[in-house]
Amino acid sequence: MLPLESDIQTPPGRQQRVDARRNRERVLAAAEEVFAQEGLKGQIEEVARRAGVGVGTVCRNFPTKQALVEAVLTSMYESLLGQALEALEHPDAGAAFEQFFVALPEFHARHRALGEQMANELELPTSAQPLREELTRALTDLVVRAQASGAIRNDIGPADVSLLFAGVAHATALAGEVQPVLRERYVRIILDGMRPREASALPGRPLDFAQLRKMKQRRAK
Amino acid sequence: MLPLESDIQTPPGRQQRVDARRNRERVLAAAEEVFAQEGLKGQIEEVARRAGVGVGTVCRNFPTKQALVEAVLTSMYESLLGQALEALEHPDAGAAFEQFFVALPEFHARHRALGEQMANELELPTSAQPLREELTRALTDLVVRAQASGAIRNDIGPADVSLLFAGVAHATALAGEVQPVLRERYVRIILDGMRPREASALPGRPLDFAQLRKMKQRRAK
DNA sequence: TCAGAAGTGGAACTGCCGTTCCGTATCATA
DNA sequence: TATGATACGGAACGGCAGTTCCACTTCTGA
Repeated sequence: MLPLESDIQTPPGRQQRVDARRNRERVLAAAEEVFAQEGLKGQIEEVARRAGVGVGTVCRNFPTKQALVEAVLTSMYESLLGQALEALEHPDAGAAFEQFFVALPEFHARHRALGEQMANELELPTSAQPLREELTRALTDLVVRAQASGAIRNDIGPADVSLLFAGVAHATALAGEVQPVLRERYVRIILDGMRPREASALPGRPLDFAQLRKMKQRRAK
Repeated sequence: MLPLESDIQTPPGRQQRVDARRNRERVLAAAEEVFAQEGLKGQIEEVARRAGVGVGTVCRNFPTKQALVEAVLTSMYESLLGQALEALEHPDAGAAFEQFFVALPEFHARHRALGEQMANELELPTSAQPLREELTRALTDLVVRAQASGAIRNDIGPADVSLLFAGVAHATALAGEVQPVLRERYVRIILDGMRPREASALPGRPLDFAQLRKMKQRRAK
């Protein structure tokens, strides 16, 4: 989380009041919970209720709903980045790959709003931009290393992998709240499909994150 | 399509006017277009505009937005069922399987609203229920036959297959409007993962449509 | 302890969008 | 062609949810 700066303009030369900061934290936590459960249609009033504050307090800290969503997304990106960096510590590139990409759909599933946001918006909040870049670098590393070690086939790119596992999250979400068994079934199947062996030829070229971004921008027209 | 009965109560002993019926068709077509592009957030007024009628006409034929959505979904189910039955004609069970399940994500992608509806609603419109059952029977046939012929592994069920390819549709939707190449890449990868060979063991049991339905109902609590 | 700055709650406001309503236009029947 | 039933368009309505506002409370620093 990046709670050091609030969206409300604090006059210079004075600290934000401690109760105010505590409330901000509560709102952020409540919002994460609500958006995870309800997706982006989760309501401000519900966030306020769960945080134990009034809607006014929510809206002072996050002047618009979009701002609130962005704050939540940023904190989610941070935790995902943490998992990626942790996986990169693993000496075995293939195992590192599996470790992270088994966790990825669970992450998506826990934060349904993330997927929706990615699907609907052209670009992410500027505040999350550096984070996001660090994350794509980490994912690219994971994939490239796994390929170098022969754990997965060479004709897929980092963004291919990322999209496929996002798809798994979506698929299991269709079946109901949280379905860890299904998720793992599908992750296994896809991992099997990613092994080198006598894999069938793929059309197109491996997709990296730069290309993926271009596609999304083109879509925005 | 099932245009024979309108939602508006036609007094007995009299035919619906032909212009009225034509308008109803136009509305349905426009709605299919709009919901495909915009998802369920597509607006009634836009549907009316594209159909070249007033909002009043839309709302007389489909008294509520939900009714309109259901009508569109029903017609989509029909066309999907048509494709499944066509694939079943194919003498080679493995090829039949591929033919249909390559087409499935494209179908999902063309009708984004379908996925959203499936994700959000507990159950489908009652009018679509028989259709839906016929469809699940056809899909089950395709999968069982493909397994019997050795084309795909035995530890997956028809609903597993269905969910996985819905996931592909979602994944490619994340990349932008329509991405046929990506879709095919991912379908190929998953098909590779479904082949028997030395596949890794899957947790859980093959999922059929009856179980899937139970899961969804449990989710509704 | 006290003054004033900072923050709070929630009622009121606002805009969006589905739905209703009714004066008018179109079609079917004789 | 005449007549009335049927259908039409689109303005007006109503409810929902995000945002604003301000009288009131809480905190901070002296």
